[in-house]
Parts: sequence; structure tokens; C-alpha cells
Amino acid sequence: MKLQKETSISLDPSQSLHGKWYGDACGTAFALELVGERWSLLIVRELMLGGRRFSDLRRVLPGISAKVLTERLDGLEKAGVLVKRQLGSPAPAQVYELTEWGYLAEPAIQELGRWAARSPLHDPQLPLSPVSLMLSMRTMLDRDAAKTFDAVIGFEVAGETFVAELTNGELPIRRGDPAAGQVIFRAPAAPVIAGLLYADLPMKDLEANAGLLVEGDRALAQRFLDLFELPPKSG
Amino acid sequence: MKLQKETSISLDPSQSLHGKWYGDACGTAFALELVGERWSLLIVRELMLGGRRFSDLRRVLPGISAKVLTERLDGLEKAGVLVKRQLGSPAPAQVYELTEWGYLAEPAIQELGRWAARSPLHDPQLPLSPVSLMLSMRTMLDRDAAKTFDAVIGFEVAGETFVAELTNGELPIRRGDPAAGQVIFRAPAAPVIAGLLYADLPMKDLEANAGLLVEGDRALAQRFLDLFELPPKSG
DNA sequence: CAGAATCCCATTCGATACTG
DNA sequence: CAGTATCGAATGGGATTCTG
Repeated sequence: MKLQKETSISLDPSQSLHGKWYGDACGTAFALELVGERWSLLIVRELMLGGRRFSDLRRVLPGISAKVLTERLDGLEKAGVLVKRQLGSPAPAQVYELTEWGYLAEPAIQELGRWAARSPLHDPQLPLSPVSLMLSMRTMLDRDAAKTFDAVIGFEVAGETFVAELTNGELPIRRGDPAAGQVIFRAPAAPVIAGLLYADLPMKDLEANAGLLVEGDRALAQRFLDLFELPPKSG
Repeated sequence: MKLQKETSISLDPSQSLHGKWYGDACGTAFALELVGERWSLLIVRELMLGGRRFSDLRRVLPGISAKVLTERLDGLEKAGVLVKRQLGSPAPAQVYELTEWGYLAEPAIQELGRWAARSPLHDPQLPLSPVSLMLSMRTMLDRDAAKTFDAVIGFEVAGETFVAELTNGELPIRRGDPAAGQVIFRAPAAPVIAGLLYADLPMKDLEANAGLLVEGDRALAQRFLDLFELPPKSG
């Protein structure tokens, strides 16, 4: 009798996914139904560059409790935003991964970030996760200036590694070995790189006192860094 | 014992605007700090086409209580998203209006809506406010197809009136007398127009049984309607 | 009618402790 | 490591009432 509907999602639109329904066909309202709870969108953000494990998420979301993380992962899975995958290969482990549709949330996340960054109250000096940093680069890239610029840049930030491949004004980023880059930035924490990108702090200073390490073509590195800037503050 | 926090809002960025802080420099996290609470973003949405009064907001946000609306308006004012203005001209009244920066949230709201509309779970048949409808048109407009098409369209939806002026693939919308349009759509409720735009229901049917009224150049009307479509469902 | 103030219950949060 | 279980405290928000 109660086959899948119970265990999966009720498609009855009068039923909320989490009990609080705006009763509104507006896509924005529905989006809030899906990811409007505290922490949800930040979890999606952290998965945006590839699947992560439970403990990874706890680590990069300072302050989230195991209980809430469990609840949110459940909700997001029911909403079709992510899937939980069992990896049994080397050691048994489970990974949470965005669905195809989940990945499509990136523009929304970016627009929210771009907007908030223009608030006079925004403080860019706070801690930042490696993924946030990498995504912010996609948001803040000056695409026009980048059109005539190809480069492969490696990153190692707080132990996580990425490769960014600038081509045609696009900046795909994947997890991978940074040694593949013409330039490699290594930093013990994301805000160091953020200072470089957005506060225009000199490489040398950060190398001297913030643990930054820049390997490879330094001129290319600087040209790359100049492609990024925060949107102007409003008000 | 703990007096200071509750009596006022601190602008110290290490202090939350509403007591729950993500402690994250990521713009998205800060956006959620500002508008992440239940109802907040929908209030912003409803103000997107111009200031509204307390009771207007209560009417178009079915289910919000006076208490919560008051709290959210307070919070949004402190966050710099909106301002409360006293109009004393004809009758004393107060209007909530977005700040310049508040208006800049439209792309974020639209991207969220566009994303959610692609969910297989989204039901476009629910109630819809007039403002949601008008904003959705800006989201779902096929800008390429619209580039070669100029038109002025009037709307009267559930008693609210708007003028949309299609030019250069842009669709500015303001409140105003719909009689200014070459075509005027009148409908008792927003979903009627939504059916026209997104479900491709025939004008004639809706005129016959949903209270739709189309005045003016009907061929132009149909051409205009053809410019809109929902994004493809994902998954 | 606009909105502040109060009451009150259900929900939610986050910390800690515990389990396979 | 990947979660459950539990519990006290805080918050959410609906209903109602009060003020101008």
C-alpha cells in the first residue's frame, strides 16, 4: 500500500517538504521551501565542487551540529538536491553529492553572494572555506578582461587542492593536483588567498607573514590576480 | 546578566543581525544572515516593484502573522535592505520601500526562482501574487527572441496594475495605468496570466472560463506571450 | 486600519553523550 | 568515522488584545 511515496517524496504539492509551506507558485518561494532552512544552502555550496563526506561538511561548516547536518542532508536528499552514495572501494565510506539539478543552483548561490558582498555591513575578513573561496573566484571574475587570457592555476588551500583552468572568460574549477598549474598558490587558509584577490595585498607581504607560497610564473600569477575584484559597495 | 545583545543590534560584524551567525566571510553566508530567515526574501520580492504598506504585505503573503511581519520588517530595515517611510500627504500612512541596495537583490531572487522552477517537484499551479507574476516575466523572458520586438503591455491582475515596456530585450515593469498599453491583460488572479504565459493555455479558453480579458491588438498579445517559457525540468 | 505588545505552545537548535 | 539519542534553552509564529 505505502510503497515508494512514503519513503521518497510526496508529490502532493500541498504537502511541504519540511512542514512549512508558503503556498505560493512563485519559484522563489519554492526555492526557499527547498533550501531556505538554516545551513541548507551552505551545504549545497560546499558540495558544489564535488561530493564530500559527513565529517568534511562538519569541518567546513563551523558550528553546525551533527543533528542538524543529518536533518539537512535528509531534507536535501528528499528535495532531490543531493544523493547519498555508498563508496565501498578502498574503505567503506559515504559521500554526499549534488544531483545534476543540484549543481544548477550555482548561479543562484553566486548572485546571493554577489549581492551580499555589496552590503556596507559585509565583512570580508572572516574565516572562509576553501570551496567558498574557489566559488567566489567564479563569481568575481571579470569575464571581459579574462577573455583574452588562458591559464592553468593550481591551488592548495588548507589542505584541499584544486585546479582552475581559465579559458574564454570561463573558469572551470575541479579538485585535482595543483602541480598541473603554470602557477600554484599554496596557503594555510582561504582568507590569505582572499586578501590577494580582493584586498590587493601584495604577494610578497603574504609570503612573508601569512604562509603564502607562490610557485611558477609570478608575472602570470599577478596578471591572474588582477582579473578579480569585489563589486562596488552600494549605499 | 546578558543585557547588551538583546537591547540593540550591534554593527560589530562578529555579531549577528539576528543572533545566529555563520561566522563565514562567504557572501552567500552573509546573504543568508540578512535575508535567510523565513519570509524575509518573499517580503523583499513583494517590494521589488515599489513600496507597499504593512497590510498590503500581509495580504499577499498568505499565512504571515503580524508579529512575524513586524519582526522581519525590523530586521530588514536594520540590515539596510529596506526603509520605512512615513507618508503624511493624503492620509497618514507608512510605506516600506527597498533601498537602492535592496533593489539589487532582484537577480538573486530571480536565479533562485529559475532554479527552483526546474525542480521536478515544482507545482506552477499554486496561488501567485501579482508581483511574483510580473517578476517571473522578467525571469522567463527569452531575451534573444525579444531583441527585435518593442511593445507596451498593460496588466491588471487582482486589482493591481502594471505597465511593462518591452525594448531591446529588456522588460522594465512599473506600477501604472494599464490603459497605456497596446495590449491590456486583465485577470482576476495571477495564475490566469501564468497559464497564458507558461502553460500555453489558449487566450480564448481563459477568456471563456477564467475571467481573462484581453484588450487591444490580439496578434501582438500572442506574439508577446510567445516570448516566455519555463526553463526545462532537470532530472 | 497600522502596528505594538502579550501570551503560549510547537518546533528547532546546539551541546553532549552514545552506538555500530 | 558516521551518524543517533536525548535534553535544556531559545525561537518561531499564531491568536489575541491594545493603542492611536
